[in-house]
Amino acid sequence: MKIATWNVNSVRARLPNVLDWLAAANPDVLLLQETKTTDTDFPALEFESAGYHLEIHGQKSYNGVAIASKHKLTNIRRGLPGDDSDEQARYIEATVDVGNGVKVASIYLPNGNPVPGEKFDYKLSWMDRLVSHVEKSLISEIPTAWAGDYNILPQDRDCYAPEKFAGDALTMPASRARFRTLLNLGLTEAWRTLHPQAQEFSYWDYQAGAWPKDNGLRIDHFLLSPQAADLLGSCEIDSAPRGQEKASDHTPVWCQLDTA
DNA sequence: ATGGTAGTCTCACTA
Repeated sequence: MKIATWNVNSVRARLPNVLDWLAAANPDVLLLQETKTTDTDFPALEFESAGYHLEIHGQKSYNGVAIASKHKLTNIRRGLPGDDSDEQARYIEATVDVGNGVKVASIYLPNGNPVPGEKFDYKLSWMDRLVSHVEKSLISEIPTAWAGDYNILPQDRDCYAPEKFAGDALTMPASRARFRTLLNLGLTEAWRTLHPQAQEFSYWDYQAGAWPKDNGLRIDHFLLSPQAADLLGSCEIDSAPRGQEKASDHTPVWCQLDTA
């Protein structure tokens, strides 16, 4: 099965781009972030007409995550456990009815800037909650992919100009340490594992001609449970959508899991 | 060094 993740920066503004890419790339599952709309205003019919089941967790104006899948979705969880007062829509997970079941989660991890400040504190506590939830989830041994916009540059080589991001929430030692904690629990970062020498990006700022200059960042990641990593066939970044009209500032990342 | 862009029921905020 082919699973993709894409921060679309408004699903309504991006609908033609997203539908074009679904038709061309034909993923079994698309994990969306920054849908930026309430569930009521989500263009659900358009996804369903394209052959996708849909589970969404939205809010007005900001954030918002969703899962589109050609296969049935069950066991939906909306929101990351650990803080009932957290109203930001940044996490949704579901079991995909394929093979013996594959779990997927769409993640929109807080940006965390400026540092220091409340937003950075929120990022770190959100990551702590993610670590706890992943720890508990791994007990099930169901192949699971936690994918999305992590707002983390795992290493300097994932950034076109790391010196410009010193002190940024995307590179802070506390942010990177928590990301490594996820890896130390046994998760595999799919793209880097399959491309140990490469430099490619998944995000280019709208400003200052970042895209034509290839001033990019790699902040969209697939983290796979051990049982999902066993199935990993390929993982690629498709930069083509970033070059199209009315593009999102992020481009899709996808991986192939060789399920039965 | 600065400011540049895009989206959202804004005239400010997030990224």
